[in-house]
Formats: sequence, C-alpha cells, structure tokens
Amino acid sequence: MAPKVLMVAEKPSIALSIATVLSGGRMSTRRVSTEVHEFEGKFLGFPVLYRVTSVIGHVFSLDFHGRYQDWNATNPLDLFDAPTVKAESTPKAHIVRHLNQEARGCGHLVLWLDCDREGENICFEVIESTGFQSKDGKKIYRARFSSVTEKDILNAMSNLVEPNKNEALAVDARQEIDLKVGVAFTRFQTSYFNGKYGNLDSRVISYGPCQTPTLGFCVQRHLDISTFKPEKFWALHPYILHQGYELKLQWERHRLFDSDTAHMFQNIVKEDGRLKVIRISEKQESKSRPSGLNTVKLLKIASSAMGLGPQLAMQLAERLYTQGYISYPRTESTAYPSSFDYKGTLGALARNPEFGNYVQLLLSDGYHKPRSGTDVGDHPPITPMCSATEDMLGHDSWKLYQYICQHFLGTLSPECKYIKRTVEFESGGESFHCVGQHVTTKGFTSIMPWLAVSEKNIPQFTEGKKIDIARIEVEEGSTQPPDYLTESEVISLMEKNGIGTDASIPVHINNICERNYVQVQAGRRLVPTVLGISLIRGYQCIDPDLCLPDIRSFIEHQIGLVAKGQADHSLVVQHVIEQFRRKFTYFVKQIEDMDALFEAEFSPLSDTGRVLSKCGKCLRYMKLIASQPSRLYCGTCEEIYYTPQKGTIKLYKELTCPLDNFELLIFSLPGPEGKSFPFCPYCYNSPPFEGIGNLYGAAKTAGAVTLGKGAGMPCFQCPHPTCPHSMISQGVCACPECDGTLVLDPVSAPKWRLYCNMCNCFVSLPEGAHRISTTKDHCPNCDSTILEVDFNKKTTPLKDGGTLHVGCILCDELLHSLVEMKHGRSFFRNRGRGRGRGRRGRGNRKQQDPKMSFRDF
DNA sequence: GCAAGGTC
Repeated sequence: MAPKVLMVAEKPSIALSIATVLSGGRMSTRRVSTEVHEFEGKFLGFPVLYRVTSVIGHVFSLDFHGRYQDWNATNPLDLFDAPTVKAESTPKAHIVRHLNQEARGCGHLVLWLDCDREGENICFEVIESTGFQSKDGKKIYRARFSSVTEKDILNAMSNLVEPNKNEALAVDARQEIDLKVGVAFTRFQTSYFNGKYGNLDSRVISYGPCQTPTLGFCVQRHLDISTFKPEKFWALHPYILHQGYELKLQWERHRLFDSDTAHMFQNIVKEDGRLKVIRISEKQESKSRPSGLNTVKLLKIASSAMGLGPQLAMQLAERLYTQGYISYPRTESTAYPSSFDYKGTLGALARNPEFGNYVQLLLSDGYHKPRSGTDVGDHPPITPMCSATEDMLGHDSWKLYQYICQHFLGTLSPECKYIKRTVEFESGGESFHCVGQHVTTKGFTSIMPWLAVSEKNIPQFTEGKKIDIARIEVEEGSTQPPDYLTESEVISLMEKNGIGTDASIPVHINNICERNYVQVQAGRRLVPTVLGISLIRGYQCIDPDLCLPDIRSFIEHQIGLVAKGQADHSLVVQHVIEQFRRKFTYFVKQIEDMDALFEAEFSPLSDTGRVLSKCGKCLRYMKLIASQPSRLYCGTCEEIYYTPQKGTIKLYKELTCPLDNFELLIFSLPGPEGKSFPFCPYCYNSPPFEGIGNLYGAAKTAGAVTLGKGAGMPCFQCPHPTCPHSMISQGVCACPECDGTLVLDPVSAPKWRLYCNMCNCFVSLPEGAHRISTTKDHCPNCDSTILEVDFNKKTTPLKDGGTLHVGCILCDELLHSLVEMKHGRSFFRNRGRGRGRGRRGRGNRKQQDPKMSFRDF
C-alpha cells in the first residue's frame, strides 16, 4: 500500500482548498471532528495517499493550574509565579484525539497552517497532538503559502521548509504574559472595588494590555473634551459680484484670534475697495481609487456608514462567507495576489441587477489593474464571490455585501480626475483666493458615489484686472471641542498602535462595552462611563504606562526578539513578568490614589442596597446590593455574602436556618416558568456539608467545583436531615431526566409544582390547591415522599367533598392523574427503569455526607 | 468571574 501523508490546515476551508487543488477535485471526504479529504497523488516524486484535514484555530489554550482558580484562596501577586497548563481550547471538538487518529500510519506530516506567528505556534500544537516524531524516516514539513490559489499551493509543495520554533515560542511567551498580567490585575481590582462599593454596575473590573489602552483612547478624548476651552476668532471675507455669480473669497490668513486686528484689516481692505486678480492657476488633480478591502477597513465602514458594530459586522461577514457570497473576511492584505482572477469575479457580478451594467462597462472598456496595496501573506482582499440581491440576504447583510461589491469594482475602476482652478486676489496688501472644481472623469466615484468630488463653478477672471468689492464681512466664530471618538476612529487608533488584530479588535471593543466602561451612543461614538473614566484617571495617577498603547508595543517588541531568535524565550518571559510584577506591587501599594476617584463617584456598600435578612452572627439586618454581582452586606460584621444572580430576592417568612441562624431568603428567576427556591445566605456561600456535586450557578468545569460569585448551595441541595427546607425534607422523588431530585417549590401556590434541583425539568401539581406539603412518610411501593394536599373547597376532586388528601404522586391514582410533566419525557410510574431510580430522591440516604452529624447543629 | 489569540 502506498505510504500516507497527513496534511493539516488551520481551518476546514483551507483544508478543502488544498485538497481540491492537489487532487484536481477527485477526492473522498469523510467527516470526523473536522473534514478529512483523501486522494492519491505524488509526494517528493513517490506515489502516496494524501490525507488532508484541519484544526479549528488554536488546539490548546493557556490557563492557570487548578489550585490557582479560586479567587479567595489565591493572592493575585502569586499568579506571576504560578505554573500554567495548556488545555484543549475546544474540548468538545476532540481535535487532539482526531489528529492523533488521523496521524496513525502516516509517514509524513505537512503543516499548512496560516503563515503568521500564531500559525507557526499551531504547527507545534499539531505536532504535539499527532505524536509525530521526526525519526524512523518520518518527516515533518511546513508549507509556506500566501494564498490558497493553485499556483501558490503547488509552489508551497515544491518548496517545503521546517516549522519555525522561534516564532512559535514568541506566541507561547505572549500567551503567558497576557494571562498572568491580565488575570492578576483583574482579580485584584475586582475584589478591591467590588468589596468596597455597591453601585459599580460591572461584575468584573477587568484589566488587559489590549482592552485597557483601547479604553484609554476613549477616556483621553473625554478628558480633551471636558478640559477644552473655546477661543473666539475672526475671519475676513470679501464678497464680489462677477458675471452673475456672487462669490465669497477665502482669506489667506484664514482667521485671527484678535478682534481689533481683524477689524483693522477689514478697514484697510474697505479703503482699497477693489480686488486685483494676481494669479490664475489650473491643475489636473486626481483622486485615487481604493486598494483591496481588508477586514479593518470593512469594519470601519460598517460602523461609520452602516451603523453596524464590529462584532455584528464580523458575524454577518462570516455568514456571507460560509454561504459563498464573499471571500474569506479575515485578512490584513490590501494587495490582490498576482494570480487573482479579476475577469472571473467580474463575470460573477455581470448579471447582478444592481452592478451588472457597471460590470459590463468595465469588461467592455477594459478594467484597470488595481493599486498595489500591501500583501501580508495571509488571505487575498475581501471580494464578492457570487451575485446576490437584497431579497436573498436581508437588510444588514445586503448593505455589507453591497459595499464589498462597490469596493471591489472601485479597485478596478479608473481614478477620478478633476481640474482645480485657483484664483488669487490682492487688496490693501491682503491676499484672498477662491477655488473651483470641475470633474472630468468620475472613474470609481460613479460606483462609490459617496466619495465623489463636488463640482464648484467659478466665473472666468483675467489676470491683472481689478474687481469691485461688493461688501466685506468679519465673521466671528469660536473653536469647537472635538467630539467623542467614533468606533471607526477607535479601530484606526488600535490599528495604528498595534493593539489587537483584525480578528480581536471587535472583541476588545465589545469587552469595554460589556464591562460598562464605555457606551455606544448616537453615530456609534464611544462615550466613557464614570467607571471607565475613574479607572483610566486612576492609572494615570498611579502608573500611566498601564493604560498607554506602548504597553502592547513593549510586549510585542520583547516577543519579537524571541521570534527572531535574538533572545531566549524563558529569559524574555521572566524579564517581562518581572517588570509587570513590579508594576503590580506598586499599583497595589498605591491603590488608594485610584480609590480616591472611586470614592467621589460611587457609594460604599454600607450606603447601598435595601435592608433584608438578619445576619445570624450579629442578629442585625444586612443589606441587599442589587447591582451585579448581587450580594448581601453585613455592615456590622463587614462581611459579604453573594446571592444567586439575575433574579429577585425576598425574605422567606422570617424563617431561619437551623445551622447558622441566618434568615432565609427566596430567590426567583424571572418569567412565568422561572423556579423559586429558598436559600440561607451563609450556607449558600459556605456549604456546611462536603460532597455537594453541582453547586447552583457554578461554572460547569470538569473536576473541582469552585465557589464563584453567585454560585452556591441553596436549600434544595442541602442534605440536612431534619431542617424543613432541605432537600431531604422537600425532595419528593427522582428526576426522570437526570440524576437530580424533584423537590417541592414551597412558594409556587396556586400553581403548585415540583422542580428538579439539577436540570430544568418540572412537574405541575394540582392547581389551585390550598396547600401542598411534604410529609415524613414514604411510599411503601416506590419510596417517593408522601404529599399532603389540601384542596380548595370549591374545586376539590374528592368525591366526598372533603379537601384533605394524602398520597404518593406516582402511585396514588388520584394524585397521579392530576400531575403533569412540563418538560421533556413522560412521567410515569412504570418507566421501565425499575424502582431503583425512585429511591434516589430523598429516600437515598447514602447521599448524605458521612461527616454530617448532629454535633454540627 | 480573569487576558488575548486563533476559528465556528
């Protein structure tokens, strides 16, 4: 059998292109984690079986070791020295397993990852996943390509090189630095300020070497605006009547900031009374057509001209791409590859109802070769791939597609040419001028009309002739403050300062919006909030470096040394981390400088929130801070107790927890089907029993359960044997859908129901009952908890007209006929899964923790 | 609950 060659690309679309070119379209494709294309061919002159597949971006991502995940147990300073681990970035995709399986039996590995630093890093992630080792005649090759055209792919195949370890190491360095710096500052700031103020309205007070300088731009502009002092100015404008035109002339001095001087010049010119034509000049000007469209340019136009935010614009563009309407939308390049098929692309639009006529014109008159632009070697510029109409795409997608078409056609169109005529005048020693414009060739502006040069007619003049001044005015004005930065301007600043990449720029902007640091206002301007301003002003007080764009360039420069092989990876990481550790220590020491700004804007916890629930320790009322993360604050004990998030919280009948004496609360999720449950503020944050598997609201991470803010143990998970609110007392039977227990919702009247303490399954009980409660008895048949139902007198289903009924909801015919499973599967007594599951609910005493004893109560 | 970078 022919030897096998495994080839791996960065994304499925590239794998498909490579396989299509090398196989001439004759291949077999199967779908595993990603698609695998197989075909026969020749490799280095020998017949082989090719196997082409892909990853989906990075295979691994960096994080801290598990023992550093708990915010409360970790000092953020320790994070700088903390060990890091690489874990699969999308575990569900099983990319490692996939690569390992596909590599079996392959003698050669060819890496077709994108040709940038990140791609180089992914090369080594792929090598690690395949378990490929360059021995026993096995070899690893790197294909270098600048586009996925036939020419480039074949060229890469005949010039295979080795992957570049230094570039990959540079990415490893960046990952470690970004992680440690970002997480350390974020955790410290968040804990400090959320532990002090009650109305910060952001769960996380994040810091990052990209997001923070981005916020810095927006806040700096805010400061420029608020410190702006307008200045009055005066400008001299003579008017003339000539050949039926009234013309306003521009002053050579533009404007003066002194009224008296301006009026003095006015008098001088008035005295002269005439303007002499000094010079008439005519110049042929041209306005260049655009070069190829890259991502950043598209995002800027989407924001400024279409009102589409970068995140949304990217989503729409990706959809247009996967549907085949446009080429790959993530590219930095503005130069078309030399092999680009202009005719083919034009041809695709030739019958488009909107662009067809223009395309025909370009095809018949001969299109113009585009301007050169820059080629970063990633993907060609963004271009249309096939014809579409607004009906096919929907409004927003259409606007984006329409622009991509217009831009593409613009790049192949002639320049716009116009004649600019300037007439210069003199009067009383002062110079004035006027300008006329006449377009001779519209060129690309006829398909991109918003860029058109405006026509300005001026009459004919003769040099040396004198013209009477009709009147002369001094116009008074004042300088205007700049406006807030538009999203599009922020993108430009990020690009200019090397902050983020085409793919991550939208994410950073989105981040500072989501964290409530800025708000997108009219005209998509990013206006900083009080929180955003306080943060940046704080950094400016303590250590301005922290919010300047140089912080990113510094990191990029340092890892650049690793990429070029001029510095050792671990020495660079050590050096950079050390610098940031010092900054961090100083920041922590000086945090009161920033806090002074927060104090002026935000309310301390003790002044925030409404009085609710008595503290079990001091027996005084605590306060509920409603803003995220919602929490209770005991002013006497100076303790914070996080509550379940995103719901309403009420007192639960002044009942208290038998374990700690805290007053119980009821949490309700919004919506008619939202569940309600009691919880004890203390137990919720510090579960008194070990072995509680899934805490409510906890992130679903494999392995250890961590108590994040807002996650904890409600009463429905509590294994207390006698407390009337625990799972033991309120549990009825096993959930038919998962391993959870159905518990009685004690406040669900009149729509009584049971809900699962693990999944979102629930069961409605007889509606309108006066009272439904659990009893201490169990069903002898299925071990479910016996319920006591007090029916409403008017609607009682009991034949004798009585209201009290006791029974098992599974085995009692009457009760079972009145209950209804509201979600998912049917809810039958004999589910064929045996009685065993029925026992799991409250009957399963094995679930109790062995540590639990009455000593604790 | 944390960063920034890939990609879906």
